[in-house]
Amino acid sequence: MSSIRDVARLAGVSVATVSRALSMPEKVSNESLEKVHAAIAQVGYKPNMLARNFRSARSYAVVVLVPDIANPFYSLFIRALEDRAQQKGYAVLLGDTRGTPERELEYIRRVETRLADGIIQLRPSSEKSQNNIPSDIPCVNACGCEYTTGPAIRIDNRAAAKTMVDYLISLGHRRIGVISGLKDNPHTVDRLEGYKDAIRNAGIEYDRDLIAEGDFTMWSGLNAAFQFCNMKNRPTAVFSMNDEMAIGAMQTLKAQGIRIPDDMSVTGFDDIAYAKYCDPSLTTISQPAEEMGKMAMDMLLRIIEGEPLSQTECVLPTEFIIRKSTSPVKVVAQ
Amino acid sequence: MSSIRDVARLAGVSVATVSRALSMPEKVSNESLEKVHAAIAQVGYKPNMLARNFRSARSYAVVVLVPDIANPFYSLFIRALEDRAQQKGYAVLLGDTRGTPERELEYIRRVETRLADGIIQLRPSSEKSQNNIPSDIPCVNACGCEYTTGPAIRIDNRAAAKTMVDYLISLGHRRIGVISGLKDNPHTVDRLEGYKDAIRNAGIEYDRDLIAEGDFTMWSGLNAAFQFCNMKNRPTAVFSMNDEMAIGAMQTLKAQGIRIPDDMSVTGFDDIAYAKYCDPSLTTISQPAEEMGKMAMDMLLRIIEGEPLSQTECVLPTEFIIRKSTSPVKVVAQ
DNA sequence: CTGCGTAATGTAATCGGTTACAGGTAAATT
DNA sequence: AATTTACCTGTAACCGATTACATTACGCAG
Repeated sequence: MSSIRDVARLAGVSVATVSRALSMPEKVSNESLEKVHAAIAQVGYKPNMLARNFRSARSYAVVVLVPDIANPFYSLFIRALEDRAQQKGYAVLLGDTRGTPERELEYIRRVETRLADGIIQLRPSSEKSQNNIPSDIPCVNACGCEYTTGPAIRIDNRAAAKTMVDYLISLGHRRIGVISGLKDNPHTVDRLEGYKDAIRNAGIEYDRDLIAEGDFTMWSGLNAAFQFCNMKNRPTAVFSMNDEMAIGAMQTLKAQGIRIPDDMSVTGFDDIAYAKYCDPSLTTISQPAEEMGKMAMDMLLRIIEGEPLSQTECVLPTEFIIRKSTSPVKVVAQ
Repeated sequence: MSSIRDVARLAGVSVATVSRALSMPEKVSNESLEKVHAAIAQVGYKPNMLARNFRSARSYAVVVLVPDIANPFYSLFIRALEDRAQQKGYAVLLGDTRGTPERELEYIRRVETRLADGIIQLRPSSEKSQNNIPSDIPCVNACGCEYTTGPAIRIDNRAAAKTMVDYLISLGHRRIGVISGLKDNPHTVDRLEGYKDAIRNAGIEYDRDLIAEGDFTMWSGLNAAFQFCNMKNRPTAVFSMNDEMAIGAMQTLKAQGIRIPDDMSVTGFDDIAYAKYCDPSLTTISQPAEEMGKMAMDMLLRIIEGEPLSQTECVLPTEFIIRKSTSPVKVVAQ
């Protein structure tokens, strides 16, 4: 309730002196400093940041656009983002878009009306799947893909997927099913390329029937797996494009009496906390979410504060983690 | 970049008319309205919400204090909170405290300096485990306990726990282990009371050795379960105070060759998405997180806007969900 | 003693909206 | 015709900080 003027009056100095005492104390005499601090303590003064932000035309907040916060993969990101933002004195405005462009626009408007200084985009985007973010607003894609435009932090999805499928091939698998995300999702596109790279290398023909489309939820993985159960010529391994779908798929497969990994190997992607604790534990690709979040936030704040960027895209390494859900193919079949 | 004065000049009206055209168009003639809208379109005017908020001494943002956003139980809450806030024109400032009071204070300061209008507290609190939030700042506990002070939305943890343990007893279990949260956590206290209520009713003596302390993480559940494996007189059922610890515990038990539910029944609490998909699927208590989040946000906004509260505490019903992790005790023992 | 540099402080403008208050005009009432 | 009323509009104060610029005091060199 008390303003800087109340403090000034009580301390017997001017408002300018109070302001300086707080933001550049070295410019103020010790005598004044003491009087000011005493007055502040006496009236319980708390600076009104709304006024400060208004004056400086900055909100010191950034929007984090996330398709679904309940997705465990995104929560790791968000935690890292929030951590870094907090360190640098910025607040994180949570923008759960639920995958709809309308909500995304709502948050973009927040930046245009000065309620936020920039955007971290967690939805992957490429030229095709446009993000409707005007080019003049600071934005970093923390979860980019091969063809993401603008500043981005990403992993090499294609290479990581290839690594995984190469591994399955090295275990003797030749019929390898895929549980993909939605067809036009850039992650799906990149990872599918990696899959194709691997099988082409191994001289395996691409079979469209081996691709089951999901949407990165556990439920969709559970459903997608049925496609493989009922096949006459069942795949011996399944490459799922994320862990949640893999876990859902394992549920279906086990329920159908298919043993994992003995009858079928299953792999995931992301290495969410759960991948280690499901049964069997999941062979997967670990993304450095912590690191990616920090770098994305650093990059965004640098753009906001007008500092030059050393690089506009950053590709971080992934880790390939072998657990219990994969095994060599059984040679004695049927 | 363009301000309301630019628009006024171009439209040939006063700034007051422009302001009114935007916030109370019914008070402005059609002629003026048209001129104003034309001018707005021409210069691409976007109101500066920082100025508006500054003037109205409101930030239209609320802090959501969450111990750990990566905890799947909290993410459900947050999604509901964000949803409702967005509907009402408020932003959600994410406050991941990582369980530390320092970070909590940091966010409380945000409210004191006007960067947020109120707080949703997800950490349960009671008189004993104080939340250091000054009483003059609007705050609602969205995840309260029996002795939570101040406005709160909660479930009846004690009764829910009793229901669960009653069920285990009805299946013939007499030695029922507990995996609890940290001892002084209010949820732990409430749920332990429920456990005690149930066994007392059934004439079972309370055995301190049957209580293994965890901290609500999967990892802690995994460790706590060892306590039961090595017991001479093993419990036939384990009541875990949340799903994550239950899932961790099942991992340990299965690794030790203990079959679930044949050799030991395991139950959880919360009904996170994963509870349905783990192996075996988990018998648990479902909290209406969606509903609780919405109600908590509504209550907070009502307090912020100075409307009267019909009630200061709201206890919502839980749902008891029986799945595959529980079964009648085997009478032919050893 | 004058002039100049430095340090500390104060005065007042400023940011971009909102809104109290004061006109001004035209229709309705007396 | 005079007065009231309703409606629309404009002027300017205001919110609480920051900060450019002016002012004052003081020490020191010339």
